[in-house]
Amino acid sequence: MFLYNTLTNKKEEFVPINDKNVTMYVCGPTVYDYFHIGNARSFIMSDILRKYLEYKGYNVTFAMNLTDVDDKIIKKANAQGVDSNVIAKRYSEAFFEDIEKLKVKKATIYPKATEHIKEIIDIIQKIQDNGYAYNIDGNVFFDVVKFKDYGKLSGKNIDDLISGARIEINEEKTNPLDFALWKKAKPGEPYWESPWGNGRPGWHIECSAMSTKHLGETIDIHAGGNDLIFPHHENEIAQSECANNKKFVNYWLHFGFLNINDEKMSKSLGNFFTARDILKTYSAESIRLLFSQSNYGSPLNFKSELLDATQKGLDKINNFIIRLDEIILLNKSGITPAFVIEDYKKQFAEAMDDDFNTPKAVAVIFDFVRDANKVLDENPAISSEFVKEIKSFVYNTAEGVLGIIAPVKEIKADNTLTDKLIEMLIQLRTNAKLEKNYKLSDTIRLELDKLGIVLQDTKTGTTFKINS
RNA sequence: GGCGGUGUGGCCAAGUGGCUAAGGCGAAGGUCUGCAAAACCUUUAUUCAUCGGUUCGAAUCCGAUCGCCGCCUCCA
Repeated sequence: MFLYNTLTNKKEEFVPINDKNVTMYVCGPTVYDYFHIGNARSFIMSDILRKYLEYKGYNVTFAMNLTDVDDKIIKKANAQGVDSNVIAKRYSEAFFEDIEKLKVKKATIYPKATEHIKEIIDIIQKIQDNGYAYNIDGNVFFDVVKFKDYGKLSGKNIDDLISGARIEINEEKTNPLDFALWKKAKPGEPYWESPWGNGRPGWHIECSAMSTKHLGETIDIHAGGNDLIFPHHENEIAQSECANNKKFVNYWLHFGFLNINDEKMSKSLGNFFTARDILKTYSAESIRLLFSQSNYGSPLNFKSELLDATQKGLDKINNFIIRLDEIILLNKSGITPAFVIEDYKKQFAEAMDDDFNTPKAVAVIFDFVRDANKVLDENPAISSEFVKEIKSFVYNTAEGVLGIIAPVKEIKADNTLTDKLIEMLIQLRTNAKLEKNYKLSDTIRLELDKLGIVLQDTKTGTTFKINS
């Protein structure tokens, strides 16, 4: 498997440190609000990567942090006159609800900054002991110029950064690029005790501390949004490598930004969409298929028309699944056609192995569905066992890795009374058709359709499905 | 200004040196059907922003031009 590594700007063969065990860290949310559709891309794409690694037989330890102490949280808490952990708790819970709706598999661990203050203090201490940090009156800063590799991820050099620095010069720092590891407590802010006095962690340090604690000093994969490359990930490298004297991450992956109607998403432009809102109109599968149909690293211009189009593609796969289920239900024996599922399996893996090429992988699935449909058309007597194999391929890939198969619509109603009533109506319609009373038969079909019950005439009789 | 990315059919999008330029949506026609639905088939880019170059051969490499985007501000 090859991955595009931001650190080297090259596609590199993925070789885990520890054989079949992979460690993976993805920057999670700052829990001060519902996450938006752009965040959702990171969560979904890292989920797909993780699931694919597992599909390939790797044992993945996947950590995603929750930043639960931060300026934005504090600001919101003060505005609402509540404690900052009330805000953090509220939006952490919302985060878990939303990722579940998006069919994102739970990470192995979701470490929280506030539960790792000890580890954070320890790692700051190490950085300071190693000579890369300085303390000014209870604020501890990382001394950027001391770390010779600073800028290696983002391709920046320190001199350019200094001359281009637009941030107001903080009198306390010796260099404007230096960033806070530990912030001295201000009135009205949460704080913890530390060797430097009461304060709270800087934003970057938690990832270094928690990644080291849960995954080790060097990890396989670290991913996040494109905008985190600088300064966040650059700073993580500086912190971790200066604390541990070891390479921090072997493979850096970055997800492209998502624009809305060609504009950057922002609250002021009024084009800010939370995942929660979008899920009210569109299914998780639509969102996941849309993201899968473009390269994870490229920018994606998000429009509702794209989700509409995606939904149609999804229907094609879902109808196929329903068709398979119907055949399996009949449990017939029959021929095993010359249809080599293994070929598609190989193509799917080839696509995914090539830097996680989900658009190509999706194309393989659509090819498979088309070809398998053709096989089913041409072979009315097909063995149910073989159909199960077909289904198993689609499930392992389209659902198991990509998560794009909707919960199967009911072939039969869950309520036997409803079931029987529908069967009666179908029988009436069939009789009407035989009598060429098409006016009646069409009325029955259309009225049922209004109720979300879709009839389909097949060679073996009329079937129905119920749309939720 | 510095760094990086990108420009492929009506829309989205894969392909980064050589078989007929994937796939999805849309559109047109067809098979099946009383009609639908579903499914399948056919058609829909002699062409890959533009101009030049390298090469037996380029969407793919190089140069220039134009366009768009991101980062350099604790935004995923």
